[in-house]
Amino acid sequence: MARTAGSHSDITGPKVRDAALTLFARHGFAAVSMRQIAREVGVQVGALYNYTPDKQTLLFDLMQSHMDALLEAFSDDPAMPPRDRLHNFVRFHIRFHHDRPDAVFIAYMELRNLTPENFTNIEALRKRYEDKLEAILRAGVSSGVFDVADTKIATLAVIAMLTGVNTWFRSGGRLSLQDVEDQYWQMVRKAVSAESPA
Amino acid sequence: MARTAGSHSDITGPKVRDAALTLFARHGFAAVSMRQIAREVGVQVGALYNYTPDKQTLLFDLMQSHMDALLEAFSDDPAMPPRDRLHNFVRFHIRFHHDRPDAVFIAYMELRNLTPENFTNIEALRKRYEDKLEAILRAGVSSGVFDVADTKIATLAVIAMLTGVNTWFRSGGRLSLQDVEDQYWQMVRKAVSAESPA
DNA sequence: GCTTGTTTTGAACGACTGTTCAGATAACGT
DNA sequence: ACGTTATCTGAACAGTCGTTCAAAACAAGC
Repeated sequence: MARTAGSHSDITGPKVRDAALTLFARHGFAAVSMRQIAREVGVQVGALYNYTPDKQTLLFDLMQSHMDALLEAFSDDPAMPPRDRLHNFVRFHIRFHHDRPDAVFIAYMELRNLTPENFTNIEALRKRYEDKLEAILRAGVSSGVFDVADTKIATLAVIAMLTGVNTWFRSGGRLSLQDVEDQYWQMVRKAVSAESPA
Repeated sequence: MARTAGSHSDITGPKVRDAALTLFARHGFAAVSMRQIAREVGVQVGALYNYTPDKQTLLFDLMQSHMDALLEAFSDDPAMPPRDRLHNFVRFHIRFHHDRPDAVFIAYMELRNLTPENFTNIEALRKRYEDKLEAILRAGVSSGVFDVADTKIATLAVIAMLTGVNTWFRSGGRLSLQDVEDQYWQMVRKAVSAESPA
């Protein structure tokens, strides 16, 4: 046997990425073998190497695609009031991350399995995303509607809090995604807002 | 050769746990081999099995010790004002986690490498810790000083935010741990506090 | 100094790892 | 219909994996 009926890279390629994403998220990069991925795709191990030069690159490509999609999907209008921009960010972050829990999980957990070069690359993308939030916070501080001692710290604090949603929330439970968005928005808004004088 | 001069379980035992903690944190449980741990300890692989029945149990014991120490170290006085209790929690959490970044990292990242039974066990300990914070928030909501829509969500949000400190803060940089504590306290305090009427 | 118990070695087990590649077969272009 | 290209198989490579265990060497108690 060799090439199989119906085989096509347009079909197998995405299958490989999907299988890798799911398995890496569930068991961790190091714990998943190329043979497991192949089995999930329905193919022999060797065939995977038509779609990635090696396992490390497969991981890196998944992370990079995720970060690219994240940066691509977020839109911000500097002309709007900082409060509205922050509200938009909070809603976007929760929704975007909720829609792709596996990719998010990998992007946060498998950084240490990247080669130093790949790590630097992904970190730069993450930094670009953080900078978008920090710009919003800075604008709010400038105009006096926000009050945070250090916008860099506040940025990291807000992102950590929002990303935490993914560790517990799944659709179909007691709360809707809208409820979650609303509650996190209230907390974020209050956390960074200037307090009215006593 | 066999038993080596100066060998003793009181010495080797802690060495095994320390080496495992460091290596698991740095490379991940699945990526670290028993032979790597043995090399770090300065011993042959077989000797490790005097200190753990298997690799999985070694991981579990590290996690359980960490969670036990966490629950043991935190003290709360229900008689105090909720605001002070929360302040105490925030400071404690940041400090305790800052002091043991490897154990924290493992406790959060390696949950998926636990057997179902071990996972359930660790999750129960984590839940007990979360409940301590939730009790504080509930007390504050009851007395009107706090205002959060759902204390369970607020609990998870605050913990995620605080634990996030560990991903970026290391002593010796631009900020002291005290600075970080102060800033996070301000954000947490504002996030859960009742707003003064307009 | 001798015995008992503790600790480690060194070798071995079968299974699994990521990766390569020649050969086989299907799909595609003409 | 036929040549070319794309895709996959199956086998192989040299290592590494977690774990076990008899035998050896040290420590501790008497």
